[in-house]
Amino acid sequence: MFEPTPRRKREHKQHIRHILDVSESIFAEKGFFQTTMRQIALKAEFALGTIYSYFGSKRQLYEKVIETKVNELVSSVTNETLDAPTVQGKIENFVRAKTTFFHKNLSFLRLYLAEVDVPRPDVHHILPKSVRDKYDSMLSDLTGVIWRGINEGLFKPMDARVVAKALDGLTNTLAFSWLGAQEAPAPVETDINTVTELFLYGATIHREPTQNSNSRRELGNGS
Amino acid sequence: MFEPTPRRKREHKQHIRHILDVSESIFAEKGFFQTTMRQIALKAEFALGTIYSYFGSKRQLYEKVIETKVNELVSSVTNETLDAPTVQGKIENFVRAKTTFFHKNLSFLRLYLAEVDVPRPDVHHILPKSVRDKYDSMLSDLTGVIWRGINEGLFKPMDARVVAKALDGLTNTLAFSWLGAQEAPAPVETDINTVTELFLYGATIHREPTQNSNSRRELGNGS
Amino acid sequence: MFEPTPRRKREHKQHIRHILDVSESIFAEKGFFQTTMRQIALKAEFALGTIYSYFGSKRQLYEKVIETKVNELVSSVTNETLDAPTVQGKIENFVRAKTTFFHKNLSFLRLYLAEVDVPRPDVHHILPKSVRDKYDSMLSDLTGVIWRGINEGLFKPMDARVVAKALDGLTNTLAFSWLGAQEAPAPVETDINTVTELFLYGATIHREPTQNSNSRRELGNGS
Amino acid sequence: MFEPTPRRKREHKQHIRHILDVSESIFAEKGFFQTTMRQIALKAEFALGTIYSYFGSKRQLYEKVIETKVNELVSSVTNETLDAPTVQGKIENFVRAKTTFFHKNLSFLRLYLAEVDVPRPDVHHILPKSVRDKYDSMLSDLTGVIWRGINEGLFKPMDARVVAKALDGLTNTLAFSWLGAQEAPAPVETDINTVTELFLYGATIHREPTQNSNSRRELGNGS
DNA sequence: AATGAATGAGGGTTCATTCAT
DNA sequence: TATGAATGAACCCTCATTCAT
Repeated sequence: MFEPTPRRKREHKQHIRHILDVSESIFAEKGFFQTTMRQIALKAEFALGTIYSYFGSKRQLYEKVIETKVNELVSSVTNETLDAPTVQGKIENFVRAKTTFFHKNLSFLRLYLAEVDVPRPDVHHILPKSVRDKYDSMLSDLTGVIWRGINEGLFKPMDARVVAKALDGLTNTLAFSWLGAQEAPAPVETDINTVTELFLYGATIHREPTQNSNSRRELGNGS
Repeated sequence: MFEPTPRRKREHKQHIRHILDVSESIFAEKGFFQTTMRQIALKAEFALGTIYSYFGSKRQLYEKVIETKVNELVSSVTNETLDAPTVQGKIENFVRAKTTFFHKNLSFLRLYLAEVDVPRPDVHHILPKSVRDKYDSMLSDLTGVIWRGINEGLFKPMDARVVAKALDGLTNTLAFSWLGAQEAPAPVETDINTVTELFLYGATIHREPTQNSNSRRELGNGS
Repeated sequence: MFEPTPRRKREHKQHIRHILDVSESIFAEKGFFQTTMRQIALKAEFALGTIYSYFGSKRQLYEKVIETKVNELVSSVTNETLDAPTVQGKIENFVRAKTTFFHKNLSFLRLYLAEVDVPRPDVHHILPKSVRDKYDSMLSDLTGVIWRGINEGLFKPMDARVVAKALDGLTNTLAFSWLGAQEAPAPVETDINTVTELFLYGATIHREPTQNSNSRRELGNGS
Repeated sequence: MFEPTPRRKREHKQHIRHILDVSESIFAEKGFFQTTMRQIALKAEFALGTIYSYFGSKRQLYEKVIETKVNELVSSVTNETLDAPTVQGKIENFVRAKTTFFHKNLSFLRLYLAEVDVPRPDVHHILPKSVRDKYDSMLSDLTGVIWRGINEGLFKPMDARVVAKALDGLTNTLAFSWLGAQEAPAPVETDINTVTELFLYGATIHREPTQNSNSRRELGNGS
C-alpha cells in the first residue's frame, strides 16, 4: 500500500482539468453525439482507457464538463448579483457577470445553450439534477431580485419568474449572436448596456424622462 | 407509362404528411441522434424501406420535418407582421403570430429551439441553407420594422439587427418556458402581452404617464 | 378467354429480347451484384414488376442473358468448326468463329469471361447446367478435332483435352486484350492469324520449313 | 506514451496474417459480394469490430488480400524469369514459377483469375492501382524477353506485347483447369512442359528435325 | 399484362466500453 | 495507474421480391 504522494495528487487533478478542457472544446465543436471518446483521448494525449478510469463513461464526462463550468458561471453570477445594493444594480451586475463569463468561455457557450437553454426531454435529461438545481437557484435569485423590484414599486407587477426567465433569455440571445459572427464581437460593455437598457426601459423612447434618463446614462456610459 | 391515378397521388401526399408528423414528434422527443429510423417506421406503421423510399435518408427526413414547419411558421409570422400598419402593431403581431404558432405546435418548438436557436457549428450544419435563409428573411423583416421605428423617432437608436434578435429571443424564451411546465400553460394572450410590454417599455414603471399605452400610441400614429 | 393474338405473341417476344439486351449491357458494365433490377427496369422502360413477370428473378434473368448468348456463340462456333474438312481448317475456323463473335458482342465478352472462364465454385454455380453443358460440348468438339489431329500424326501426342483448353484460353486471352484497349482493336484477321500461328507452330522460327511454311501462309494471308 | 512491446507487435502481425488467410479462403470460395464481414470474423475467431480495426473496410481487406499474394507471385515470377541466361530459359522459368505458385496457392488462383484476368470496368476497379501496376510490370518483363527473342531471330516477328499476353493467358488457362478437376492435378512438371512446348513450338509436329529441342537450342545460344 | 408502392431481411460500419497486461 | 486491442450491440441503408390495383 502506498499513500498517494502529494505530487501524485497534484498530477491527478491536473489530468482531470486537462481532460475536461479538451472535452469541452470538442463537445462544443461537434456536440455530444458526434464526439467520440477516441477523439477526446487523442487530443488529450491519454489512452482511451485512461479517460474511462477518470470519468467512467462518456455521459459522465460530458456531465462533468457541463457541471464544472455551470458551477463557475453560477457562482460568479450569484456573487456579483448579490453584491449590488439596489435592484437596478443587481440587474446590471447579473447581466454583466453572465455576459463577461461567456465572453471568456465562448466554446462553453454552445454547450450551455444546447443543454441548459434547450434541454432534452425530461425523461432523458442529459444533465444531472445537481446542475439543473444550480441553474434553477441562479434563476431563483434573479426572480427574487425582480420580485423585490416589484414590491418596491420599481417594476411593473408581472410574474417575477417569467420576467426573470426573460432577462436570462435576453442575455443568452445576445451571447448567442457572437457565435455566428466571425468578426470580433462588440465590446462587452456595449452588449451589457443594450440588454440592461432594453430590459429596464424597453425599446421605446419616452418623452419626459426625469430620473430615469440619469440612471440610464450611468448604465450606458461605458461605450 | 401510366401516370399515377389521382387517388394514388392523394394517398402519396397523405403518407408523406403522416410520416412527417410522426417523425416530428419522435425527433422532438428524443433528438436527431437518439431517434432511429426503425422507431419512426414503427410508429408510422410503415416498413423501414418505405420511409426511405419517401425521404431518402434520416438526414433528409429530418430536414424535411424542419423545413415544412419552419415554412409554416415564417409564412404565418411574415404575413401577420406585414398586416399591421403601425410599427407597434407589427411588433405585437409578430409576437402574437410566433407565440400562437408555438402554442399550436408545442412538439415542434423543441426542434426549432435546438436547430434555429442553437445551430451546430458551420461545418456540420444540419439544416439546409434554404431553411436558414427562410429564418433569416423573417429576421430581416423584423429588423426592417425596428429600423423604421428608429427612423420615426419611436425607438431608441440602437443596432436594429441586435434589437430584432433580442425580440426574437424573447419570444423563444417565453415559449420555451411552456416546455418545462407540466401545468397548463398560461393563456396565450397573457404571454403576448408580457413580451410586448417588456420589449416596448421595459420592466420599469414610469412615473408620469399613467396610461402609458395611450400616450405612446399617439407617438406611433404619425406615420 | 382470349386466345393470344399473333401481334401479342410478337410483342411478347420483342419485349423479352429487348429486356435481355438491356440487361446484358448493364450486367456487363457493372457485374451481377452491382446491377439492380431497378436499373434494368429503368433502362428497359418497363415497370419493375414487369421484368419479374417475364423472368421471375434476377438470377434467372442473368442466366437467360448468358444462356442466350452462349447458345449463339456455341452454335456459330460448332457449325464453323465442323464445316472445314481438314484439321487445320477446323482449328482456324474455330478461332475465326469465336473471335468474330466476340468482336461483334464486345459487351457480352466480359460476362463470358467472368462466368464461363472463371466460374464461381461448384456449390454456388451461377450458371445453369444447360449452359455449362453447352460450353463443354463445344470444348468436346474441339477436343475431338485435336484428337483427330494427333491420330493423323499431325499434332504431337499430348493430352487432347488440355490442348483444346489451351486453344480456347488463347482465344479468350486475345479477346480480353480488346477490353482494356480503348483504341480501335486490331483487325480481326490479324488476331485470328496470331492465335492460329501461335497455336499450330509456336513462337519459334524453324529453319527448314518445307510444307509447313506453305500452310502457314495460307492461314496468315488475310493480313 | 509507451511503444508496443515486441510481443504485442508480433501478435499484431500474426493476427493480420491470420485474418488475411481466412479472408482469402472465403473470398475465393464465395467471391467478394457474397462474402460477409461477419463470416470472416467468425472464421477468424475475432469480433466483427476487430476485423475493422485491422483493415478499415471490406474493400480494403479484399485489396490487401489480393495485394499481398500478387506481390508474392510477381516477386517470385520476376526473380525466376530474370535468373535464366537464355530466352528459352527465361520463358520456361516464367511458366514454372507461375505454375508452381498457383499449385501452392490454389484458393488464391480463383481470386487472381477473377481480378487480374477479368477486371471489372475501369470505373469500378476493385484493385488498387499499385496491384495492377505490379502485374503490368511482370507482363512488361515478359514482353521484354519476347522482344529480345524476336531481335535475336529466335521468335517470329510478332507484336511482343500480344505474345506475352498469350503466354500469360496460356499459363492461366492451364492453372484454371485444376480448379474444376476434383482429381489430383497432374504433376506440375507435366503442365510446365505442355505450356512451354506449346508456346515455343506449337501443336504441330515438324517433319525434318527429329530432335527439335537440340537444333532449336542451337538457335538460342548465340546470345 | 403491367404497374410501382410497400416490404423487411440482411450487410457494412461505428463506437462506447471492457480487461488483460 | 495507464494502456489500447478486442468486443459486439446497434444503426443506417439497400434492394430483391411481392401484390393489390
